Amino acid sequence: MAGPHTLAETERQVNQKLVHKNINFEAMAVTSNLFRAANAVRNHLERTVLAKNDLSWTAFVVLWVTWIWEPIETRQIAEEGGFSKATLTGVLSTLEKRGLLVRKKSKEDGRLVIVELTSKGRKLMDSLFPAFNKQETAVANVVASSKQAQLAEQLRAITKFAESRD
Amino acid sequence: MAGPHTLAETERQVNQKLVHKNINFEAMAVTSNLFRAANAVRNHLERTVLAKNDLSWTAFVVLWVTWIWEPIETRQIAEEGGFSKATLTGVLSTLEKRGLLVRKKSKEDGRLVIVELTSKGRKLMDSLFPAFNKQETAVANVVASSKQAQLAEQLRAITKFAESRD
DNA sequence: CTCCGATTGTTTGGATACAAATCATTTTCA
DNA sequence: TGAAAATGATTTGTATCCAAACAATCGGAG
Repeated sequence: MAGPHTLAETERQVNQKLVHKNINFEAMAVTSNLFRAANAVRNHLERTVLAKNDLSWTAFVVLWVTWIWEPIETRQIAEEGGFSKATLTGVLSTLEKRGLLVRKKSKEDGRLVIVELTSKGRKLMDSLFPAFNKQETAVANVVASSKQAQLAEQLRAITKFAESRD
Repeated sequence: MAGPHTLAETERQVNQKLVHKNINFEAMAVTSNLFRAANAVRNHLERTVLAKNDLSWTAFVVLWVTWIWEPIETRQIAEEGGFSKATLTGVLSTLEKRGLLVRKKSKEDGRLVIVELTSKGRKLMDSLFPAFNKQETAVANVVASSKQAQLAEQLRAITKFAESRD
């Protein structure tokens, strides 16, 4: 949200708009930088790693979650990945059509659908994830190595708080 | 990306998949928590503040940027807000139809479109932004007050890095 | 002056995402 | 047991977003 203008410039402008109220600029900086960072990193990873494999962000997350936990129920994929079941259905169909994973009906519960990678899907992830993680490392190394765990924990705490307000 | 499973559980699973490679789990934690936090906070703000005013996230950002910097050229709105010109065109039309802002052609350069809030739009933002900032404050206060500036700065640096890799 | 390339906003076409409705299956409990 | 409630995935309809093509305008080289 804070783009080409610096935070200080934006602060000055906001103060002109709201002289009488007291605005928490530090909080504003936290959230606006949070959104910009997430967007920028996602775009970066899409460009550097995912685009050449013709994978959307969500498609990659589905493959990743499945790769780690297979065999896995679709509802778990949706929960781990953080998107709706409706979204997942479409992505699964696409990935199944491309031969990267398969759907199977659960034998214990006919309502459930179980997902597994194909060997083609596994081979893809074997090469894709290290490349992905390399870029993740480059991003994380922007902050001092000694501060990365703290940063991750702060973000995790923010997530927990925001999700608890459903 | 790290959902119901803890990071430790995911680590163990990933190690089983990639015993021979060395994966940077700390970096993985930073990025995955970054995405989850941004999503959770955005959803939280949409629910608590924006939904009752029937505003989408992008619509709010457009109003906010315009409110702060008006009169403003559309290309600046798109840049500050971090979305494409195509997206902006649609959102501007919606907001103009709802009487919250107006488009005017620039007199100096016929290609440019200048945007200003209407008094109705200004009145909306006068009440909306304090409520929004109150929720931002609640989110930011999840981390110690003394650490908020550092967090914002780390996120800003990450943004800068990711965007520099275009 | 007059092209011609650059810039800007809009339109078009397609991808993505989700809520609500629907269909199939399982579980509950009277 | 069996009807109703609950659960899970899919379909449907709608909103959002973007890249690429397009139209309008500007500005400079010749």
